[in-house]
Amino acid sequence: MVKLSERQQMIMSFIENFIEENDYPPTIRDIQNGCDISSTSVVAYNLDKLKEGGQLNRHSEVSRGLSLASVGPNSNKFKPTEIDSVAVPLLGTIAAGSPFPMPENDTWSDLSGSELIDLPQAIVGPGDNVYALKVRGESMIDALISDGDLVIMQQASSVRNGQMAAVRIKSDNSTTLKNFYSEGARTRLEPANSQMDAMTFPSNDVEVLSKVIGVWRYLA
Amino acid sequence: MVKLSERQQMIMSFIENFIEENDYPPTIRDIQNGCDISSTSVVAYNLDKLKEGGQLNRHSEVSRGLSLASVGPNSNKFKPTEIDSVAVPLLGTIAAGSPFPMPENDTWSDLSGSELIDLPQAIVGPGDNVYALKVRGESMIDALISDGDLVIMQQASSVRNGQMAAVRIKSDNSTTLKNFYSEGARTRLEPANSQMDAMTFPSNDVEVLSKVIGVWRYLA
DNA sequence: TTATTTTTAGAACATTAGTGCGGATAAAAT
DNA sequence: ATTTTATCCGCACTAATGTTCTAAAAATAA
Repeated sequence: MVKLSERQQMIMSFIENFIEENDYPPTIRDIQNGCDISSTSVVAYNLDKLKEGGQLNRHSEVSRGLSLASVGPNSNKFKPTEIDSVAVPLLGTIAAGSPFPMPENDTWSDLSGSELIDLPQAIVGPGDNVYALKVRGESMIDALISDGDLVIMQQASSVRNGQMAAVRIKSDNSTTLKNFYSEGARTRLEPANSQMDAMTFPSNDVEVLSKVIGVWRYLA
Repeated sequence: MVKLSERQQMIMSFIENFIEENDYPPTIRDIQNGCDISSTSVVAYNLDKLKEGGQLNRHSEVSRGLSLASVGPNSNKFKPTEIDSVAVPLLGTIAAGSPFPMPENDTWSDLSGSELIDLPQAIVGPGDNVYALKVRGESMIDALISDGDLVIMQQASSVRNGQMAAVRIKSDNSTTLKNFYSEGARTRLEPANSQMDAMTFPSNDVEVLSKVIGVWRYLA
């Protein structure tokens, strides 16, 4: 592929962002201003180059007749297919200090109030007693979970060693997400971020509420 | 929902076809001719109605500033157990020090070798130039990404400020995932984990490879 | 029917927006 | 250094394209 000049890269970026923001492509003059170019003809010149290079589709005499060439000679549009999914209830948010939202046994029958999230069945599994929580704040950062993340959980009263789970420390009535290791009389709770220290508690002081199936972080 | 007049229906389908064929929306006069309407003002009139009704997005004073309102009451017509999904190619792994796997332009045409992952379209979006990478090792831990995570990326040569992106530092030929902030001549790269320090580089030393759409961590 | 609202017409108008051209600059090749 | 080639500038030109205004026709309501 031909190397793009700095200006051409800037133009490409500008176009991408512009479309993202406005839902329609920019005019030559939009690009001119957005990229601090002194003449429309320079923009036109570079657009032609970009078209030749195949980065861009351009239709002459058509205003805003630009479109990004879906990279590659043959556009790469994956055809949407349908897959099985599981509707998972979003039961609430978790934040530092706040009580941990947990579905009661009889709550499962009435989830009408809560928002549902569709997740691929391949990811969620059978989907029994699965629910989602949205993380508010950075209190889970030592579990590599940050603000806005969606945590997918499955109700369980015990988990394998090494599994991440929502656990309650009875003695101080706090709840966190930690990796769980049973060591007989004591239970070790380890942050997912292994650079941080683990803590151990008497096993009967630790209650497993749910295991963490997955974490989804949506950034776009 | 308001019932559409015959003319409005014709306009809607004309717009749909036009976009399909030309890759860009029609002008008012295109619609006028295509639907045998005697005046541009009639088209404008009906476009406004369609906008009010929510069938259409329209941006005034913008040529070809039309777009179909894809979201609406009829976007929910799938049964709860089936959703649209997009098959995203898993192009490889990222690990500390290893070269960053990037789809070449001509690679998109031959993805037969790579594994495909189904993700909900609601999450991935249109799905153009989207791919996934599996993280090997803990080198991305300051981006809150750990071993085994699946990073969903979209090829892009620029990103908004604050967006997480795969960027290459040209001077030392390294690639990392960082939050991107353009500050004019310099570019600041900030770890997602705000407890860690940011670094700044000359803007022309930083190249955006892809933006990070999402992170999926599967733990079960 | 009459009154009222909606829709259509026509045409001029006002921007918006792509193009072309002579010449200045800068980068590369000879 | 000199020629060649690739870019950039400014500006004018014009085609492309959305808007508006008035009036008439059509559809609806009273």
